[in-house]
Amino acid sequence: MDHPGRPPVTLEHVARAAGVSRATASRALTGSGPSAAGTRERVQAVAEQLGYVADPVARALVSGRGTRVVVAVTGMTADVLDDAYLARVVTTTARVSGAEGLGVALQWLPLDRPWPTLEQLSRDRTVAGAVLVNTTAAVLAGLPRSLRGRAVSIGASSPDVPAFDVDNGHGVRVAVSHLVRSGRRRIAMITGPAWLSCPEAGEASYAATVRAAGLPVRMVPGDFTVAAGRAGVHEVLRRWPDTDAVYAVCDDTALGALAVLQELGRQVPGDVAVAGFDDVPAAASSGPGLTTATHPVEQIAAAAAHAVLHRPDRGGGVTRFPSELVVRASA
Amino acid sequence: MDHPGRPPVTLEHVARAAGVSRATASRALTGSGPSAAGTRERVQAVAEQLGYVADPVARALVSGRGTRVVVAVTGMTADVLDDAYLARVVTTTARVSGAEGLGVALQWLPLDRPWPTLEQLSRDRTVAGAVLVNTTAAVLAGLPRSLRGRAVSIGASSPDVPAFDVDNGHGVRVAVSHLVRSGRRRIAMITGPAWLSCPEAGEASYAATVRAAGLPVRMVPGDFTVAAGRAGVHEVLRRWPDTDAVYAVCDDTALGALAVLQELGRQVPGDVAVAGFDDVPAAASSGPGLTTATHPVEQIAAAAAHAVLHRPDRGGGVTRFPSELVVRASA
DNA sequence: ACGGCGACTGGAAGCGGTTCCGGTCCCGCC
DNA sequence: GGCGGGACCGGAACCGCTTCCAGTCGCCGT
Repeated sequence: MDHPGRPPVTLEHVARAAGVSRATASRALTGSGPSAAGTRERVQAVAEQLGYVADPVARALVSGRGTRVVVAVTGMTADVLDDAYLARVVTTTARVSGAEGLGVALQWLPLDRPWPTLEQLSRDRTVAGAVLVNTTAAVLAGLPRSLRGRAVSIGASSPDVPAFDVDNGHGVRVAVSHLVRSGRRRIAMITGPAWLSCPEAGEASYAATVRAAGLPVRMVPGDFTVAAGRAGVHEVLRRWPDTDAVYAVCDDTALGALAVLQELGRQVPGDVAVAGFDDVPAAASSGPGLTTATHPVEQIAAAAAHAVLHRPDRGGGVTRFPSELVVRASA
Repeated sequence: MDHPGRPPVTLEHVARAAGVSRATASRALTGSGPSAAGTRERVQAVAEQLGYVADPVARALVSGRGTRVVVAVTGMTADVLDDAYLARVVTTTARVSGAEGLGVALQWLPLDRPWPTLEQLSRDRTVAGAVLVNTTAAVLAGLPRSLRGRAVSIGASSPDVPAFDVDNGHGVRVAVSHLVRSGRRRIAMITGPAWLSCPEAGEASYAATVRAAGLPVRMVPGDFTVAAGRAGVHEVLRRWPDTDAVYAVCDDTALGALAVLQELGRQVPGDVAVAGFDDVPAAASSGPGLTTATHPVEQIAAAAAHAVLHRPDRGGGVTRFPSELVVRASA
C-alpha cells in the first residue's frame, strides 16, 4: 500500500534522486532522445520506486500531445448524450484509446452554435483528437484548422475529414424490401431530424424502394427518440389511417411506435408491421420482438478511434460498414 | 464567420494589442485582482475582437483549477461504460457541470487495479473533481489524498467521501412485498455482483422481506447485465423448479429473465411473475410491461455533480433518494 | 597522434497562463 | 503641505515538463 497521495513527486525529484538533470530524466523516461542504458534503468527504477507519474497537463502544455480523445456529439440539447447508441461509441472509443493510455471525454456540441465549443476543443492541448458523432456537413466544413487533422466523423462526411458510417442505404433497402415482400402496401417511415444529413441516405433509400414497388411515399419527421416514435405513429395514422407498416429510422423510435400501436389496439404485426434500424438490445426483448437492421456500432467506432489516433492527417472519404436484416416477430 | 483557426492568439497578443502587460490583461479578463474599469473594458474588447480563448491547459497548470469533472466507473472490464444507467449519470453530470463551463470525461476504473488510474486522476490538474460510480468501500478508503476533497460517490459510501444513492432498501422491500401480496410464495432473486457493496442493502432487504413472510430465500448472483438475467433464470429453475416469481436487481437483468421465461414457455405473470429495479425506458416497452421500482438517477447524479463542484471538502455521509413502485403487467 | 564524429549529458529556454511583489500615482485627512 | 493608504500596473517568478543547443568524452580512422 503506497498509493494515497503524498505531496506530488515531480520530475525534479526523480532527477535529483537519480543524480541526473531533469532533461536526462525526461529522455530516460520518455525515450525521446539518446540515453545510456545504465542511466535509463536507474532513472526508471527511481521513478518507479518514488511512484512518479508525469503530470499530463505540463506535458501537454509543452509537447502539444493530448492525453484524451473527445467524443463530440451534435444536437439541440445535452440530452443527446443520453443515448444507447452513443454509449456504445464511447465504450469502444474508451477501449481503443485506453489501450494506448489515453482517456476519453464527452462533449455536447450545441447544434445552433457549435463553433465556440469547437474552438475551445481545438485549443485544448489535452485533447489528442476528436470523434464527431451525428454531426453535419456544415460543422465539418467549419472545423477549426487545428482540429482538422485530428478529427474524424461518424456519420456525416466531408472532403477534409475521414468518415465512418453504416451502409444504411443498403440496410434500409433490405428492411423495407422485406416489408414489401411480406405483403405490406402502405408503408410509412418515421425519419430522423431534418438537420442531420446522415440519415438522408436512409430516407432516400426508403423512398426509392417503395416507389420501385409502386407504393406511396409516406414520411413523418422524428428525432431518433422513443417519444418521436410515439408522436410519429399518431401523425401517421392521422394522415394515412390505412397504413399497414411503419418503418422507423432507429429502434428507439420503432419501439415507441410499437408501444403506441398496441395501446391503440392495433395488432402487430397483424394489422401493422413495424421495423427499425440498429438492433439495440431492447429490440430483442420487446413484445413482439422487433425486426430491424443491424448497425455495427462497435466496428465503426473502433475504426474511428483508430483513425483519430493513428492517421493524423489523412483526407476525407467515407468508409461504410455493412448492415444485415434481423427478422423477428414484428414484421 | 471568423471561427476557423488562425495561429492561436495568446494572452501576450491581447496584452500587447491593448497596450498593457500580461499580468494586467489576465486580471482584466479573470477579474482576479484590481483592474481599472477603462482598462478592463479595453482588454475585454480586444480579447473579444481577437477571438482570444484562454488555454485551459496553461491555466490549469498554474492555477490548479481543473476544467472537467470525470465520471469514474469501477468494473471488471471497460464494458461497464456501455450502460444505460451510466449514460444517464453522464448526461446529467454534463448538464450540471456544463452550466459552469466545465466538461465531463469518462474513466473506467479496473476493479482489480484501480489505484494507478486513480493516482493518475488525482495528478491530472485538468480534472476539477470526480464522481465515482459503482465503486467499492475499499476504493473509497484508498482514495489518493489529493482527490479526497473533490470526489463524491454514487452508491458506495465511506466516512470521507459524500455519497448519493437511491434508497434501494425501501424500493426492494416495496417491490418484493408487492410480489408477496399478489400471492407469490417462492420468490427468487437475481442479485448484483458480489464485489459491489451498494446492492447489499437490496439483497438484505429482499431476504428480510421474504423471511418475514415465512418464505424461502433463493438468491443467485448476477452482474447487472441482460445476460445475467438469462443465465440467472436457468440457474433458478434448475435449483428451484417451482419458483413462481423472479425479482432482479435491475431492469436489464429482469428483462433478460423475462425473455428466457417466455422462451421456455412459461406464462408471465401467469406462471412466474417478474419484477425489476430502475424503471429504464425499455421496461415500459417490453412485453409484458415490467413491474419495477423507480431509480431517480437524474436527481442523484445532479446532486452528486453539484456536490463535487460546490462542496470541495465536506466529509462523508450518504444522501438517499426515494424509490417508488411502478406496477405493470409482469407482476 | 590527432581530427572528427557520434553518443550522451546538463543548462536554459520556453509552453501560456496566474500571482506575488514592489513601484506609481492619486486621493483624502490630519 | 506632508503623509498614509489604496487602486492600479508591470516585472518576474513559477507551475512541471520537453526540447534545443552547446559542451564533454570516448572511439575510430588515417
